[in-house]
Parts: sequence; structure tokens; C-alpha cells
Amino acid sequence: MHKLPPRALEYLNAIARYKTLRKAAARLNVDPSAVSRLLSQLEESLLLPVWDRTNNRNPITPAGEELLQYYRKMFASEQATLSRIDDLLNLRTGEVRIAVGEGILGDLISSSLQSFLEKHKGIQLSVEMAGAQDAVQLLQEEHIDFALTYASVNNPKLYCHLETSHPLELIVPPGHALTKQENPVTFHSVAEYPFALLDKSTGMGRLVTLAEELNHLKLTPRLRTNSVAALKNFVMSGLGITFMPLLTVREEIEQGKIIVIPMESNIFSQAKVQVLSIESRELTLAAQALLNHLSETMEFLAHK
Amino acid sequence: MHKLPPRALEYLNAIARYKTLRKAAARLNVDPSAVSRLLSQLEESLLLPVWDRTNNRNPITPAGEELLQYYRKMFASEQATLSRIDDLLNLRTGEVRIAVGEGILGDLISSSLQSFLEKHKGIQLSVEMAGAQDAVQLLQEEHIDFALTYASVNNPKLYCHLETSHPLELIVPPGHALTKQENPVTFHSVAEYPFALLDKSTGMGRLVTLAEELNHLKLTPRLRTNSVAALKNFVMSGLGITFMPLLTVREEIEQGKIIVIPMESNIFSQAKVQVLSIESRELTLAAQALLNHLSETMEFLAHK
DNA sequence: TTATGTGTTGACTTAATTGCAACGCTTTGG
DNA sequence: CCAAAGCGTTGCAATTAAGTCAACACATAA
Repeated sequence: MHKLPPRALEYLNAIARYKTLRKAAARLNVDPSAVSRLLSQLEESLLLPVWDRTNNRNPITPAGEELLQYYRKMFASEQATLSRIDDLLNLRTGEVRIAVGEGILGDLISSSLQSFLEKHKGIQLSVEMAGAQDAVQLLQEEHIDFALTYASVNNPKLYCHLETSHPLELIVPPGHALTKQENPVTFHSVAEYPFALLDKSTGMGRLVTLAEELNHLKLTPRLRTNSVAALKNFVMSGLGITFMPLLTVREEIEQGKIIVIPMESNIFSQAKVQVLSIESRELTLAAQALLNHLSETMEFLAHK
Repeated sequence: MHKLPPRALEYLNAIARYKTLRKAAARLNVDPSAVSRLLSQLEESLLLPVWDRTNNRNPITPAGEELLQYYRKMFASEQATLSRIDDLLNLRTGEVRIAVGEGILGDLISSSLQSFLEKHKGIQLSVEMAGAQDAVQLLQEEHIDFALTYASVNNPKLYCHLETSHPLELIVPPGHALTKQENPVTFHSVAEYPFALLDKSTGMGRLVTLAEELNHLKLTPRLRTNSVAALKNFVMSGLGITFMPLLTVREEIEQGKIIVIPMESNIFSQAKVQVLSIESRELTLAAQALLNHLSETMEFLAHK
């Protein structure tokens, strides 16, 4: 099976429109000979005439009609494809899939995501809530474009687009005994109060475990959960204290429902929010646009 | 708007299949550099990358996916088109439209038409019954491929593919007085009996009119119709006599229902069955095939 | 480390398209 | 009736596109 030269079909189409070879050639700004020859060799390859040189009213043969039907469909489809690619280029369409690690509350980024969706009406957005290592998994399996994580492990396969420091803080309810303490609270003194911890599966959980080991101390929490919201409620209801980054409880602090107490541990100050993607895998245009948008509109992602 | 080079899409498709440029090039039996260059210039024209050189598992970018979707649809459509054209070439499909002039009974050619339809299962056939000049009109307006006419006028615009002589004969019922006459019947003696004539719109009708003028005689028929069948019934029921070509009454003669009487007039011997089409307009393959089939299977069209 | 794989680049060759001028033909209009 | 304008086609030269070959830079695996 051979190939249909598109140029020849274009010529045939022009002949169908302008009825005669010379007029068609004139419209296409080519020499009539080019048209004549290309169509002749097309007919030779098909073993069939595609147009009737002696009929100026309806010069297209049945075989030619088949070709034209194909050509016109193809042409329309090509234009549509180019238009879609142009949309892609101008972010009028596209798809971004991200994961946000537990520890970064949906509320925090949802307003930014919403303004992004409004800015780029045609872009589909998919946000997956996941643990830190789940996010890495999703990245490597290419289910997502990038991940927003908190306190995740370093991974050489991953590229960090930007990171901001967000230390893990000690969070207590108003009126808690530790609020009266003058000198900075030590890790040991925390153990004397009922407290809650995040699962070890999360980045925050692992950070706490690390601190335990460094302080040769085994904490036994009243509550262990993988839900940041549950953790917040635990503290706000006065049941006890916990560790959380400031960014997750900013609102509650302003409302006085929660109080942050400085700690002397500098282990927790390693904690960072990171935007990660697969090393050496270029971001989609749409993904890059979302990333830019997030870093512009989210204070907690602003470079420090 | 520019044009998508098909070769580049073919290359992109091969890369999608074989994951790497070199393997794709190997499968297509081209040098890798050709693939590299063509794809690079495609990307340059689109202002977007179409494949990811660093990802051997899924090298196609979103823009590339759009292109491939288009390419595959186009490819399938091209194959289908070529297949349809091949069908045209091999008469597995097509359309033939003919007109048969009154005077050639449908029964006469219907068996031949039927065997043609059986031979070429995919061909659509359209048969129009028409008067001789109606057929010419249909030809010139290109509604039909060719016309089968009887005793039609000569027309320089028409090409006669084949013609066979079929004189207009005197047709009488068995036992008619003229059957007893020994010397050849003259045109004048016909007028003494009740007779029927075809409409002047038909070729046969005009032939009779011509004979009237040459013999300075005005015939007043008992019946004037444009239906050959009505004419036959008129004679068979013994109501009178008429003029018809042998080919339309062959069956009735064999059954003894109708008798042919020789006439001395040689005007009627001009009458011919003709296959006509527009001069210089080549017949469709399918039309040519039908014409061949008719001339092979119809005795009355056999060359004499 | 070597060895094998990737994509890319430069110089050259080859094939396909096109432009130009001319020819033979039919149709049109004085 | 002939001249003029239109048609499609062909030979030859020029341009452009696509291809090969060899070499390079880089990454990965043994």
C-alpha cells in the first residue's frame, strides 16, 4: 500500500473548486505544470483517473470524489488539532495532577487553586491528598505532575522546585500549664502532659520519631492519627498538646483557640514545605503555570 | 496556519510505539538523524515539544498526543479511502445510471441487468424509462452514464458506442386480412385497416411521421399511446395492426399471438438500437462494464 | 574503567517539487 | 474566417526537502 501525497490532494481540491487546472494553480500560486504533473502521477499510482480534463463543470471522477472526501476530513481534523495544540500552548486547555501531602491542609491551598481554575478556564485540575511517601510513589509512577509535601525525606530522584522552612511547633490549648513556663520548653517536659501525634507514615510523624531518638525518649501519645484535623480538634478541645507547623493552625491562633509555645529543639526547624517533581522530567506547561501561580499567591510558599 | 508534515507524524508514531528514537528509526529503515531533525523542526514550528527525550517509558508530550490522535485517525481514513478506490477499480463498488428509451421493453434487458447485478454485487444500478429525446436531455445534464435508445435522432454531441439495425415491422394479429396478401404490403394499404401508433414523442412515432410525409399520407390511428405494452395488447386482442420492431415482440411471435408481415418500405429499415453517451466524456469503469455485459448477453445488441 | 545505549550535529548526496518557456489543442469573438 | 485567449501537457533547469554517513556528547550498565 502506498501513500497519498497531500499536495496532490490539495491540487485536486482546488480543481474541484475552481473547475480548471490553470485557475486552481493560479489560486495556489503555483505553476500549472506542477499541478498537472502531480495529479498525473497520482493517477498513475492509483491506476485510475481522478479528474476529467474535458469537463469544466464537474471535473472530479468518482475516485477523485473519494480522495476529496478524505482530504477535506483530514484538513478539518488537522486544523482542529493545530487549534488544540495552540490551546495547549496558551493554557486554554490542559490537565494538571498534583498531590499534597498530609500536613498541608486543603483549605490552605484551595483558595489559590480556585483562583488558578478561574484564571485558566479550560484546565482540568486533580488534587490528591497523600502521605509524604505516597506522593513520591505517585510521582515515580507518573500519576501526578508535582507534589506539595511537608517534611518529606530527601530523594535523589526528585527535583525540588522550591522549598520554604516551616518548623514544627508545639501547639497547646489556651490556658495550658506550659503557657506559663518562662524558659523555652524542652522536649522532655512535653512528655509530662497528655499529647497526640501524627502517624509515623507522615513526614511530621517521622520528624517526631527522630526527635525521640535524639532525646533518648519514648513518647506514648494519647492519640495517634493521620488526620491533621483530628489533631487540631484534640488540642482545641483541651485534651492535650501536639506538634504542628504554624501554617496549619494560623487561623486558630488568630482566633485564640490555639497557642504556640517556643521550643528549644532545633530538630523540628528542619521541617520544610517542598514542591517536588521527578528529576529531569520537565514540567508540563500547565503544571508549570500552576506552580508559578501557587508560589505567587501562597504566602507560605514565598521564598525566604 | 502551517502544514503538518506527515513524515514527522509517522516518526512520532514510531517513537510512541518503540519508545526510543533510534529503535523507531531502525523499524522505519531510516537514519536516526532524519527522525531527529524532522521532529525538531516540527517542534520548532509548533513552539512546543512533542516528545520527551529523557523518558523512555512514555516519551510523548500532551501536544504529541494530540498529533498522534490526528495521525492515527488520518492513517486509518487513508487506508479506507484507498480500499474504496480499489473497490472502484475492481468494480466491487460503483454506480451506473442509464436510460432506456421506450421501444426497448424493460423485460428485454432486465434479465441481462439482473445477471450484471449478480456479477458485481456492490454496484448500484439505476434505470430510467424515457423517451428518445428525454434520454438525450438526461445525458446532457449528466444524470445518466449512457442511454439505450431506439430510432433516436442523430446528435453530434453524442457518441454512439454501438448500434444494431432493428427495422420497424408491420405487426398484425393472427388471421388478419394482410396475412393473406402475396406481394409486399405497401404503406398505403395499411391505412385501410384500423391501427395504433406510438406517440410522436418516441423515436418510433417520429419514424412513422416521416413515412407519412414521404408517402403524402395522413394516418389517423384508432389508438395513440406512448406505451409499447398497450400497443402489443391492441394487436393481440385483434383490434388492429401497428408498427413495431421485431425485438419487442419476439416472444409473442414464437407463441403465435402476433404475426410479422414484410413491407416494401425501406424508411423503417433505418431504425436502429443505439447505445449513446456524451461525446468525449469517458464512461465510468462501472458503466463500461455494464455496456460490455449488455453487448455480450443481449442478442439484439450483438454486432451485425 | 570499558562498552553500549541514548539523541544530536555537520557535510554531502539523492530524490522530489517547482518554475519557466514552449507546444498542441479547443473555444470565443470579432 | 482568422486571431485571440483559454485549456492541459511536456522538456529542461533550478530549487528545496529528505536522506545517508560519520562523528560527537552524554548517560547507563557491566
